[in-house]
Amino acid sequence: MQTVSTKIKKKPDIEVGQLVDRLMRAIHSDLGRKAPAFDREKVGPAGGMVLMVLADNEPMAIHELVRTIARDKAQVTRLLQTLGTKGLVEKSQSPTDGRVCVLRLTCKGWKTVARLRYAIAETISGLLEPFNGQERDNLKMLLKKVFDR
Amino acid sequence: MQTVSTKIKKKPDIEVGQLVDRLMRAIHSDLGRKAPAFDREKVGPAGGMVLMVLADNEPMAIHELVRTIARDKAQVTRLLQTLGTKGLVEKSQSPTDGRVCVLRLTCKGWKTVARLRYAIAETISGLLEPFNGQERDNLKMLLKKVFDR
DNA sequence: CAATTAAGTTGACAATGTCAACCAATAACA
DNA sequence: TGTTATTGGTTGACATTGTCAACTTAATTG
Repeated sequence: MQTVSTKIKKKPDIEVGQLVDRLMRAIHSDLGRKAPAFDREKVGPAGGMVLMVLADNEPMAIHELVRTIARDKAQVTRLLQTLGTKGLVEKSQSPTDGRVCVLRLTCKGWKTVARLRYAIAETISGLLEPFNGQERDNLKMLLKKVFDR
Repeated sequence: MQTVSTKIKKKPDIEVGQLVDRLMRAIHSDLGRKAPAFDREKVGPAGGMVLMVLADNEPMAIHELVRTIARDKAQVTRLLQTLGTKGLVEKSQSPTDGRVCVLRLTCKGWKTVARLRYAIAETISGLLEPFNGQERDNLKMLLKKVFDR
């Protein structure tokens, strides 16, 4: 077992990467299959991501949203337009900075988020079928650790 | 601790769903950010998914691929065309069934997969930064359990 | 040997994503 | 302060990707 002298950067663990990748693909495909059933508002994958990010970070300015989801701002503008006309998201001007738009989910938006979350939870539950309660808790604990910082 | 009488269907765990969702979004966004750096063959997200699925299941017929990634078969046909002309995937006819095309990664295809895997592993390593070795192993064990069945 | 069904391709079109130009509001700074 | 740069957001033109239906060929059914 040799280790690199200077620990500038850990070498990434390919195996865990592959495992997570497989998990993500499985979730992605399963959601794709049942999207017609749960995506009642027809927000699509990108719109769904916007809603989920807003649900986590609301209220949020457009440029923040753009940075966190790493998409073109033009696309985000238009996504927000359609989400707006569907009555899922509200834009308002920032009181402190005349340029920025502050985004908020509407009540209907929250309902949609709830539906999306349920769908996601369902497919994940399906995948975690072989887990017992202890393992499930374990996973939850680990995942929580990823985010509280 | 109450349990539901008839165990027809467990109710999905929304919380674990949200956690996995956040993880997936984080990975997705990070990969999007650095895609220009690692996607040398310009396969895009969908092409990447095809390559990764093939890497896991090769050799594979087109219709199997279509089913596992849950995309339109027309789109898959065209994805395979471009992956083919880039020299990443090879099609050959099945000896037993004259209709089906059997897919295989070329050597170049495998190299591309390796690059993609490395990129994914990198971003995941970044996210799992707060984990110690024990926790990392733990996660790996859990993920493995999802897939061996 | 018809009649179906399944695998894959093609064409026409809709939806998404991308790039550059643009306007308005703030920040920087002489 | 007045001028210039920068930032936030929108728009237009265009490229890429995704979707639906029609179609060809090969297998299956009966």
